[in-house]
Amino acid sequence: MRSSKPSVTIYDIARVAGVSASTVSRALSGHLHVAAATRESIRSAAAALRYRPNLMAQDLAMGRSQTIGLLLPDTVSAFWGRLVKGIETALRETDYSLLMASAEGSASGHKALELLVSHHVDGLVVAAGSDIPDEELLGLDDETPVVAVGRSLAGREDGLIRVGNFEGAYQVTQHLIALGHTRVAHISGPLWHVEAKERLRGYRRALEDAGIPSDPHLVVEGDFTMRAGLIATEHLLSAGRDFTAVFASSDQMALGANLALYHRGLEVPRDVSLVGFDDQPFAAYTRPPLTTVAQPLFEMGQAAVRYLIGRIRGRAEVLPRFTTTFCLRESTAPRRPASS
Amino acid sequence: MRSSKPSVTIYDIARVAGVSASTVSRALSGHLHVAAATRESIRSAAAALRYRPNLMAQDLAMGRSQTIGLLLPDTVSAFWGRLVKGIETALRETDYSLLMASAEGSASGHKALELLVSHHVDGLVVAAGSDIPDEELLGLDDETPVVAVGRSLAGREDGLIRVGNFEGAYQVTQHLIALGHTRVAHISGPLWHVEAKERLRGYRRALEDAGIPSDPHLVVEGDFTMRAGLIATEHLLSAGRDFTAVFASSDQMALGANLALYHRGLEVPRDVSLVGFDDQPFAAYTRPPLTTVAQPLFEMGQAAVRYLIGRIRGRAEVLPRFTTTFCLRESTAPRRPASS
DNA sequence: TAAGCGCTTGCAACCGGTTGCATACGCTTG
DNA sequence: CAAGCGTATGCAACCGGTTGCAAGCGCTTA
Repeated sequence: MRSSKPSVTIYDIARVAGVSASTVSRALSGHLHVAAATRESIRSAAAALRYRPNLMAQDLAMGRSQTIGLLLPDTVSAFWGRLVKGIETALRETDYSLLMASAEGSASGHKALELLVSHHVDGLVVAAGSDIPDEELLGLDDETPVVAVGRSLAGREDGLIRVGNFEGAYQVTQHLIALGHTRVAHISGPLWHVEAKERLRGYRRALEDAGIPSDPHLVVEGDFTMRAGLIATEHLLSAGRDFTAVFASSDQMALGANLALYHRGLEVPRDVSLVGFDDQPFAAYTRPPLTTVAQPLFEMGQAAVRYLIGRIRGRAEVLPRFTTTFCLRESTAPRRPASS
Repeated sequence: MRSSKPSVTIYDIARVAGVSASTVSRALSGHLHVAAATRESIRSAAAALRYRPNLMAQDLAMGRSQTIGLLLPDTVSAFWGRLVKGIETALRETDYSLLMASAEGSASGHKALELLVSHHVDGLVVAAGSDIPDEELLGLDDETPVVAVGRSLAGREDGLIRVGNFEGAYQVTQHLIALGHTRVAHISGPLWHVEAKERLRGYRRALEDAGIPSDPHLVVEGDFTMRAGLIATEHLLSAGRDFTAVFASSDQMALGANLALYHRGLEVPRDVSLVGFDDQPFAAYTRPPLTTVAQPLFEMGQAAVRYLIGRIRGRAEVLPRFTTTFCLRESTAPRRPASS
């Protein structure tokens, strides 16, 4: 409301310290060849005036923004929290900062991407963003390094963060089989989703390797949401499918499944064993605590940043392949002798 | 890796269209007094060259950034999701974009705030950010409008988004009382937190108004996390406190409480009634679905944006006062005749 | 037919920094 | 004592836009 621009510039500092603006710039940015005395008087003048560099001007002059962008698929859903945290943690050690945009908030991913690009981010992390074709991202990559997580990036696989979705799903299915379950239902993620497909593949392979014929009726497609888990399970139940265990492709869907079972009077794990995927924070606090597969989202976020910073500095980086870890909790139990 | 700057400028367009850069600028920004024919040829040249305005340059020239900042307390915890969504939705109708920073990611809120300020955000939403003193935010407010949610902002209460925490807590406690519960435990949020204090006050007042003496042993301080809910409840149980209902000051804590009760063999709501606060997405999917109090986070986010945009345009805005709504689900039941 | 007007357009300054080049200075060295 | 060198600083151009001012143009009007 008041005067809208008291902002202090290097020229103000220059005047106070009795030097030129370029000297101020050099002194502040730590350049060589500035006399210690001058530097000190500039520093103190800057402090006295509460100077804050104008990042816009800096970016414009230097050509790049000291910012990395993060494109999220939906509005900051709980799922991505740990990834973001990893990114922020890694970024804290650099002098880059984070600009986030979410695809859902912007009609479609395109507008969000546009925003990030217009802000001249020096690097970009794309989490899912399924409606943005690979080529669009690849076109970008000539100028700006990109790393993708949870999506494809054909032709630039080195910028792809991968997790052992197949192995995780295989392992958790195997666990259920080892407990004696032979009728294992699977609620998958959307099948256009690469990771959902991998998990389904892991599930199928585990059954196959154990010599258990897989029943297509036991696989229902969901979309990772709690609601989808609920509906899929209700569907399985009301269709009279015979199963003693459920493997949901996300913890959210497992939560929905749990509720459907509860409403049907079925106890987990007494009557039905239940496993999820992701190990979201709440998984340890459901009733009963959920056996699931953890993705190292935090480390993935860190790795994404390291990769980008490396590429920005012109190095050729290679991303590690991440592995999942099995989290045994209380939602699985041996199959009951007489399954109803 | 390749040539790092193919970026197209208005000068490139000017050359192609055979006009000067200033005309390009005017044509593109929709200014008056540009001949229709000229405008068209500029538009098509811009499209052909895949021109994207350099926001840095624009911001610098125009003095402000067309960006509003959002300061989040911790890393994108699930809680703030709906607020962010509301903000993004409201923003979508404007030509502002969103810059998010989280306090946790940046050692302390100060660095995050600094980032936002340096980016010259035109407006700022501060969610919590407890370690930043009111004055620091107020000092800013001379230049940049600020709106706070879930924290104090002494001396500038008009920029504060308030919810009826007291009323919500009162109502939910009253509900438990109406079901016959007289021994109602409360797991509060951290007591330096304004909203946590309000909820505690609502709880106390409801008991008082019903003529039920409040027992200080039944109030345990938590910090809104699931873990805190678990620990607080275990503490109540092992201390042998006599209670038939629990009011947790957040859904997360209610989840923790639910688990503690489960491990103790207590059924919700048969043995103990349980209510939460916030109505987070998962609340409808817990076992049993959680009775709670919903905060209109989405609307709050929208209102925050409208307020800021108004203030940016120089209008004096006034924020509505938000009310909570009671969500009755399955975690509460009448007190059993013979409470153990 | 000349003055006057409004619409288009270009010139140039500016936003707040960075940086190559040139200058001025003080010192060492032959 | 002059040439030579390195260090400290200033000048001015530049990053990519925006915008006030003035000039050029075609047209109307007296």
